[in-house]
Amino acid sequence: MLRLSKLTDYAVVVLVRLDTGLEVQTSPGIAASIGIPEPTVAKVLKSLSSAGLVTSQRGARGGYRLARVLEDIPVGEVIAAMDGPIALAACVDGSVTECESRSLCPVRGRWDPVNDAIQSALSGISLADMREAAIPAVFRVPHSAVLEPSDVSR
Amino acid sequence: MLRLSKLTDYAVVVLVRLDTGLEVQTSPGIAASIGIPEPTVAKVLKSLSSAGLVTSQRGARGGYRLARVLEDIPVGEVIAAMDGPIALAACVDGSVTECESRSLCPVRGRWDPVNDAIQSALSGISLADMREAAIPAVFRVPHSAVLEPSDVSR
DNA sequence: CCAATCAGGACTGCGATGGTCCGGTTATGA
DNA sequence: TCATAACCGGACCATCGCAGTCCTGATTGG
Ligand code: FES
Ligand code: FES
Repeated sequence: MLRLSKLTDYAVVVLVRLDTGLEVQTSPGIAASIGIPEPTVAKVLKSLSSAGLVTSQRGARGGYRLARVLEDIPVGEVIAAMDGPIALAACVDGSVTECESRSLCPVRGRWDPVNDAIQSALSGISLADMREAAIPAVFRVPHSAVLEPSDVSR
Repeated sequence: MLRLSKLTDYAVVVLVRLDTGLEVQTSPGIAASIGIPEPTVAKVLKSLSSAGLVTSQRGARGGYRLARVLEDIPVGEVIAAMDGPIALAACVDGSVTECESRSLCPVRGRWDPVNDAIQSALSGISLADMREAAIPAVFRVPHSAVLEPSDVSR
């Protein structure tokens, strides 16, 4: 299903929500504003913080703030922060899974090109793009048609 | 981790292995040649068969055969056959997950562009590409040096 | 000193995945 | 005709990762 984890979905929501003019926002505040349980939001924010996507301010009147503007955060980086490095198959890089029959295996570790393709696809879309997309289409200027509608089908 | 299921990995191995001049190959035979337990290979082949990627011949001297040449099988199709349709987030298309706070959610169902990007990246790589990469460099005529031998190692 | 907030774990329940197995059906060929 | 080889379509169970919660510190502001 190529499904990414729910936490990653939350992370995008949280990051987009953080993009306001406010100085810092607290974890309970964000949780309330997007309707996700507070402990879960806190967990997401902690992960994002250690990944360097948000900066934190401890103590009373503390909170979180975006480390960069949304335009500079590719969605692939968010996924990597939440789900770990993107590695489709077991035999890509330093994964410890031995793949016992490596000598017989006709594809060996050759998911790499696929991996790279996804990687670059994910690097080309920023969180700002996802935020923009959420705005009803009438409000958007069609600045760039990056994707062909033709092969979007199937 | 964006990890795809192990069964999908096997599927690619099996499909590439099916690409020989032989008429049909049996499930036990394939299992033996790639060193994966037979029942598992059988399961994979059944899925591939119902997805129309391989054709089957029942009865004694039966077996499986590729429905198309490897060049015409994009890797995305294999993934879809094994793991179901590619849908990154919960709120993409007709998934039943309600996403209760949809009115508040700042990204709404907007994983769609990301989804499409991955989709098209996965459609651009065929199984033939993966097979080529797997053959040891010495055996390949350098008709096209698509891959550096350096990173074949690992 | 006290309150608010983040940090970093441990912990648990659930669901999907992987792997196996079994009874049934179809085709070959002796 | 009959035995055999292979696929078909399930059911079945163990395991593992994920989602979600909670608890104990550390840090800052009032
Ligand atoms: S699946 Fe790991 S080496 Fe082939
Ligand atoms: S996460 Fe589903 S609508 Fe926002």
